[in-house]
This record gives sequence, C-alpha cells and structure tokens, in this order.
Amino acid sequence: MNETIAEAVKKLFDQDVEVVMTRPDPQFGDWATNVALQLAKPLGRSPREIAEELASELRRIEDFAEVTVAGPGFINIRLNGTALLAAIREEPMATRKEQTIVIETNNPNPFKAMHIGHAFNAILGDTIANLLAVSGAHVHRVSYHGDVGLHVGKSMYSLLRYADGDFSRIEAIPEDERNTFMSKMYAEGSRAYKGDEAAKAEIQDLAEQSFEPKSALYIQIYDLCKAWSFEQIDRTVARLGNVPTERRFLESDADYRGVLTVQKHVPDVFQESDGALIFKGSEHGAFDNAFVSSNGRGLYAARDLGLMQLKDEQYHPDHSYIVTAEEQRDYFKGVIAAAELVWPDKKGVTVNISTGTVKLSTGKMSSRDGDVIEIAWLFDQFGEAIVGRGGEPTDAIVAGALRYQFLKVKIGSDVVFDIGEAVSLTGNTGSYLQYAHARARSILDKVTAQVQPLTEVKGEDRTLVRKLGEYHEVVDQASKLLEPHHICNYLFELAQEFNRYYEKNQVVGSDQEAHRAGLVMTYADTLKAGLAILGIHAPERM
RNA sequence: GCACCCGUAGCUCAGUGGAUUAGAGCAUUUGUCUUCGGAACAAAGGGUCGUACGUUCGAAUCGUACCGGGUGUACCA
Repeated sequence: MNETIAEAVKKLFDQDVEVVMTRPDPQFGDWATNVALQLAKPLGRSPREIAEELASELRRIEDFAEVTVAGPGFINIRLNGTALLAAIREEPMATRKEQTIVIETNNPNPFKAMHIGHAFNAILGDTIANLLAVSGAHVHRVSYHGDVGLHVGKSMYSLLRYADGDFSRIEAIPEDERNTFMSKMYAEGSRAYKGDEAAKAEIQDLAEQSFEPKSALYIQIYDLCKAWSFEQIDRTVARLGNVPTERRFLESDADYRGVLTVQKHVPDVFQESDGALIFKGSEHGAFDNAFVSSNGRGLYAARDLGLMQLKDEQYHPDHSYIVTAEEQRDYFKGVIAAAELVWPDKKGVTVNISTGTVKLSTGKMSSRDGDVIEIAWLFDQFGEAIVGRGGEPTDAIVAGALRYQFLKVKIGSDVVFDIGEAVSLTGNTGSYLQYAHARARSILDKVTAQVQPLTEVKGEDRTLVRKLGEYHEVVDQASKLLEPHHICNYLFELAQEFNRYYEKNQVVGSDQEAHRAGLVMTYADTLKAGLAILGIHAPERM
C-alpha cells in the first residue's frame, strides 16, 4: 500500500516520498497518511489542495472503498472487504531468516532460592526468544549460572555449620523444604559475612574453595546442593511455561577461558592496576572494572568473556542476547566494549537487553519470613483466585496469568507487582484472554453447520475483521523492537472487539451460523497464535 | 559529583511528531441481561501529559534548563 501511494505521488507530483501509513480512529478509516503535509513545502502548495488531488487519484484503486481528505490534509482510506480479508492472511515478516541466535532464557544462581525476579527474567527471556523465532531466526535457548564465587562461600559457610561434620544431616532435608532451606542458608551466610571479620575471612576461603575444594565434605555438600538447585530451577522454569533450554553454561566452565583471554590481552585491551587486571570502561561509556582480581582469580566480567567463547564455539551465532535487569546495563556495556576490542570480527554480536525490576506494591505481601516472593507461593495465590472463580488452576493456566502480568508492560519499565491486582482475573489480564479463547472454542463446539471460511465481510463484521487483519503488523512490530507488550495490548483489544461482536450477534442457531462460525474460528486461531508467542497456553476450556 | 533510566487520570500502565473529545485496565457511580460460558457488554465522572522556555504549520512525543524519583559508579554476581 505504501508503494501504491508513493507511485501515485510520483505520477502526479514527480516527488519521491517515504509514505508513512498510520491507523486512525476507525470512524475516519482503516488507514491514514500525511504525505500531503510532507509535500506542501517542496511543492509550495497548500496541503489540503495536494491531498484532494491525490485522493481523486487514489479513488481509482480497487482495494480502496473510500478515500477522504480531512483536517489540514490527512488522507483517510477505507478498504473494501477483499482487502480486509487479504490482510488477515498476511504472515509476519521473516526478517531474521538466515540468522542463528543464542539467548539466555534464565540464569538463577544455584545455592539461592528462586524468587519473583527470576521468574520475571525467565519469562521475558523466553518470550523474546519466541519473538526472534517468529521472524525466522534459528534460536538456541541456553542458561548460565554462577556456581563459583562469593555467594557460594556464603552458603557453604552456613551449610558446613549445619552439617557439623555429618553429610547425612544435609541429605536428610526433605525435597519440599530444600528451596526454603537453601534460601535460609544463604541468608545466614550473608549476615555472617557482614557481621564479623573472622566469619568474613572464613567465607572468603570457602568462596575460594568453590574453585578448588579442600575437603571431601565440601565437595559432597557442594555437589548435592548444586544438583538440588538445578532440579529446582529446571522444574520452576518449566512450570512458568518456558521452552526448555538446550544447554546449561556454568561460570566454573567459563572462568578459565575468560582469565586466559584477559591475560593474553594485557596491555592492548586490559591494564594492570593495583595487581588486578582491569578494563578502562570509562573510555567506552561504561566504568572501569576489574576482570581478574589481584590474587589472580577470574571475576564475573572475565567469565562473561569466557561464556562468549563457549557460545561461539558451540553455535557460531550471528547474535547473542543477554537479558538482564537495568542495574547491569553499564556493566555489560563495559564487557561488550572489551569483547569487541578482543574480537573485532565479532562486533555487534552480543547484545544486552535491559529490563526493569519487579517492585512490590506493599511490604505486606512478602512471603512468610523473607522479603522476597517465592514462585511457589505465587502459584498458590493465583491458584486460589482461579478456584474462587470456579476454575481449575493447572500450572498452564496459572503461568499464563503470571506471564501476562509481566509481559504487558513495556520491556525496560519496572513492574509494580500487586498480588491482589495480579490475581484479579478481570480486565486486561492473561486470564481474560484465556477465558475468551475457551469461550470461543465452546461456541464452535455448539455449531452444527459446516464452518464457512471467511469470504465476505458483512457490515457488522467489519470492525472485528479489521482488527484481525492487524495481527501480522503487531507481531512484526513486537518482533522488530523485541517488545512483547505490543502483542498483549493487541490481543486484549481483539478480545474486547470480539466480545462486543458476540454480545450483539448470535452465532449458534442464527441463519448466518456458518459464516459467523468462520469468523469465530479465525478469531480463536488468532488469539491462540498470539498467546503462543507470549508462551501462554490457550485452553479449550477452563 | 558524573553517567544512564523514569515522571501521562486516585492506582497500574499504553501512546513517543500530527487532526474534533490524550487512551486502556483497576477503583468509584449507573445501566444491559430469565448468559451461544457474565472472568462479559454499554455508559458517566476523573488529566494545565513534573515545571519553564524553545524548535515546528503542528509537541505528551524533539531540544535546553530546572524540580522530583530510581539505578550504576573496578578486585560481589
């Protein structure tokens, strides 16, 4: 359509313009363009006059049922039924067809409990992976976990005290208490670290042992708790509706390569400073950061360089996406700048997408003793709300409601999480959409006529058909910008549009049953496809 | 201090150069309906788009300054 209009402009005014089409208020038309206003200056004529002239040319185009000029010179176009239906059949653009992409879709650290922030990060990462796939990319989902370093020392400090020399005391922790137990162990270690110097020194030694353990008991506890953590992480991430990852990367694997790389690039990229190897990020819009500590140990940043190598060896990606909270924005800016100096041919490959953080609306909702919200508790809360509505709270349904809550806000903004609101199930929520889908399928079950594929647009169908035709545009936009919230907004509007239609137009038993059933089916399929991109299950009934 | 992000209705958020009434959801008030599953639909009230200048035919959207909030600022991850 943009080209059609550009051609008309060329023909009438001999001007090359980039035509921008917008969606006006439906009362004005299906599409609008301001080309006439753009042309006013170069042509030295009134925009209104140009618009009128262009409009009469455009009226000759068959797909355009109506072309009008409004305001200072906007051209509004109303499509005919054929064009509206053609829009529904359009597919999203395969803009990343030849690309191989690696993306981290979750990265909780072992030895700590997963909380709402991890769920947020995992859901965002997984959905972005879906958006990449929709545009044709070959996507590899991976995870990355910090299994070495100070936080491990903190946990091991309390774990060794708890074991008191006897490994079986740790082994005895029942499965359903492990998450809370580990969380408590970490919290105690953290407190001790801040508390006194003796504990601090001991924790530093125990952190050191995460690289080179000194005792058999350390190894036993470390291995067991790490395994527990990964079981917990995998189970939880699956429960959230994420597609499983292909590979788990560990900091302990990335460390060695990272340190070697840094050492190899002194002084051309890294410098020695107070015994540490640092990168002068301040010269690259970030901050100066140590990659290797003064005792020769690899730090987080060095491991990220090692991880880049591991990813490259396995996947040779065109792009590698890392989704993190905005606190890490400048940190990644520095790491990526360093990486691009070390590997100039990989410039632009690694991209950090920064998200907001989850904030709690009140202090009151914190789960039991901690100040964090555990994911299992969240599932329980949603489950209760769904039962309250007479529904069955399967994980797929609960995860759908939770995912939507996180995805409907523009990526990068903080999410203020209010459990009462999240669980409400009415209005702009995942539950509304899931319910809308189940309802549509239920209508189709009752239809006895042969469902007729959409071939014509009747008057009362128009707004719904037009909305359905916007689907591919919305997916393109969300995919291009990697912003899932566009899809949420659209699906909600679509469902509202359908509910309005459904309110006024009887489907089952009407003399137009076959035709209307076709519309309902297209709607349900569109809803299902959109929800799938968000990783939300569209139930047949609920 | 410096850098980055943010400030839109009572609350939570869309909208980021265009047009009469700046839109949703929640909350409030009212209506529809003996429901093709009401987790619905229709409607009302509620906003000087943080403030001030500026650019533009046109600014919530761009620029500058200020006010308010958040985050980051090397040997944690």
